[in-house]
Amino acid sequence: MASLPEAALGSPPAAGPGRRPTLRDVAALAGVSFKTVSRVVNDEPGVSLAVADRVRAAADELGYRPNAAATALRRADGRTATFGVLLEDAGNHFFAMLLRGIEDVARERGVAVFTSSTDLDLAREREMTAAYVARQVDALITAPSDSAGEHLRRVIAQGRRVVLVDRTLDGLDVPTVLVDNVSGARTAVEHLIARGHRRIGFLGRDPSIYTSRGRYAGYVEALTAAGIELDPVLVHREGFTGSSARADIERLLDLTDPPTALFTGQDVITMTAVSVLQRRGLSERVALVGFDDFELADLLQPGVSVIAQDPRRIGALAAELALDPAGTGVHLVPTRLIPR
Amino acid sequence: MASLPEAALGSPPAAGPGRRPTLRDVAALAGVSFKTVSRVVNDEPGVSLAVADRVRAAADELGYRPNAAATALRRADGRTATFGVLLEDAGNHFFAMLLRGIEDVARERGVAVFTSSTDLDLAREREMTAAYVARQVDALITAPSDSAGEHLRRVIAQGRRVVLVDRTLDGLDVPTVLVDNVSGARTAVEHLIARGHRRIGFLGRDPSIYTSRGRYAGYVEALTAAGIELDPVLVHREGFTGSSARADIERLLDLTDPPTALFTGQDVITMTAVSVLQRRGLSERVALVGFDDFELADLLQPGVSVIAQDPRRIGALAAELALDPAGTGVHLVPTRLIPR
DNA sequence: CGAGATCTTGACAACGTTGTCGTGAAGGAT
DNA sequence: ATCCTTCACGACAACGTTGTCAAGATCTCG
Repeated sequence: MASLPEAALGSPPAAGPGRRPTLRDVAALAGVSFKTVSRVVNDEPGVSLAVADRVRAAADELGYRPNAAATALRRADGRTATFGVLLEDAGNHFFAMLLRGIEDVARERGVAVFTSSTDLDLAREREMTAAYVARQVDALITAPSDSAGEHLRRVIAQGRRVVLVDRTLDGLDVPTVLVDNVSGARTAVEHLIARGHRRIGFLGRDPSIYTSRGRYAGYVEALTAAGIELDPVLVHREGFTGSSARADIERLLDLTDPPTALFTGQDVITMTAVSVLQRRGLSERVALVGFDDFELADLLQPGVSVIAQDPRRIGALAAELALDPAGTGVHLVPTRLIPR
Repeated sequence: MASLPEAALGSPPAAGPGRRPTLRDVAALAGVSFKTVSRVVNDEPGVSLAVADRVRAAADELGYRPNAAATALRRADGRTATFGVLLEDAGNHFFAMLLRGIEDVARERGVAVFTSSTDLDLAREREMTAAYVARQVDALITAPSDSAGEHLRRVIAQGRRVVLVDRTLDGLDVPTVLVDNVSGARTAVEHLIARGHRRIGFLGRDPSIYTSRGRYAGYVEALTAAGIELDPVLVHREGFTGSSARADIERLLDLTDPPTALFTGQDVITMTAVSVLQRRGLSERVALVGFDDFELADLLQPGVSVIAQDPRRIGALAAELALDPAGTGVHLVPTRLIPR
């Protein structure tokens, strides 16, 4: 009983009963040429009903499944029914849901999905891109860093499809799915202004991140529209990739004329801000609106208002664009304010 | 899923100058046979230093990268440097982190990772397993449902490596990484008992889920050890896959002799419980310990004590077992109580 | 200096599939 | 009956790589 797995594990797939059946095996059993089996398997025309049935029966009996490597190698169009997905961090809720959106569509269409996280490391981004190209993915779906343009251009030149999500790059004419960061952020800050706040802090990620720039722009727009002068002291838009976040927030609150409200540009920052405010007993006194919804935001005391995105939808849309050879253009997925 | 489903196909990846260079192209440029290039690329012995340098230069110039499909097709050992990962839900924090743990190790070793979520749907589990086998993954890392035994056995018989995570299956002798659900749950319930609780509710997922059974067993053990009689009225271990959770919790709290404490068997349930308790103003009166840590658990009022797992570690360990041909046995990753 | 041994290189088959073409049989029109 | 078309199927090349083997060049050692 236990000897079967033992034997199968140590040695290569090798011969024996464990060898996967091929077209030829099915052909032999059905008494036809292997090319006829190929036709049946691929639903190509030119096979009589009787023969097709016989072939299908033989294929079922042997449990035949085509060898993807051979198919990929031989196909004229080079298709592999495979996507490569490259995001910042599959452990982060936003990207995890985005990935699920891609998965959902991909599975439905018989496409398998490679995933990897970059943690904003350009070397890793390049490395995984190369790994996916070597595996001939039909499309690379990625949230690129600002420096990804060069290697992505090479990927495109090699005829691979590229779809950008969440972030975009100038001069790269590929289908793209984005969120309107500017208007989302403006809405958030307007919400705070409407509640009487005039000293509003901005806590965002590094400006080298596309989304961070848009969210800052929205913050500035809202202030300007309300005639509030921008106070650079209230703005923190560096770090936040690591763990300096907490200190940065503390510094903001320690000002002689501290903000009465905060706008945070990402869920992780929002949660850090909640933590700091709570620890200082300022939760009720300093208002907070964050970009990205997060679990339990409504259960905190007080609840945290957010600009919610729909990452699953973003992913699904991106996957559809990746599948559709005619897919093109920049698609905006709306955000919505959830006041709490 | 058919071989390469029609839906997945489209127009060819624009031919043009984008053809990827092959061994032959490099060979022509370097003025050697393509086999020599193969040797250089694979660091095989038997190539003079001078020739090897010339070949490497040519390969660099053309940007040569081996075609993974051809390699997979030809290699005697059938290796593809690819894992297939099959989890319940990549959008759930636990599985997302587990996936990251796998990714981390895989990337380091040049292995690409396929991912897919099953949402506990057996058909999907089978379908994706087949898709991965067709793509000749070196290892399938999966959190199997109870019914997965049959198709997993076939995968093993075909010589593919299988590693189980988070859940296990009787009679399947493969490397496995688990958490000690029983002792973790017992610790949680003991914690409540130590605080004087004797009516402790159990809210778990369906017993058809491996982890759910262990956590219930731990609950029972703790009660028994403390001489507390098990009251079946306080136990809910069905549903919770969908959204009946809220109603089930309400029902428990509506009892004439309601529990003074709850033990919840999964993060999603814990969060639902927090929500219900809060809405009823019972947060301070009904104690709560949950299995799985979750973000913000410490920021809630009151904080929620949890049995924390280390999913990233679980994933990393599983990936290492998948890579090591000698890897075997059942590995337990410890849990720890975080009181709040 | 000759005879092995070793080292470097190339020719060629093979992996499992798809694409192209050929062939014999059946069907239709005259 | 004759010719032409269509249909069903098979033979074979090709995809880009690895594995096997053989051949020529070089080295070693007596």
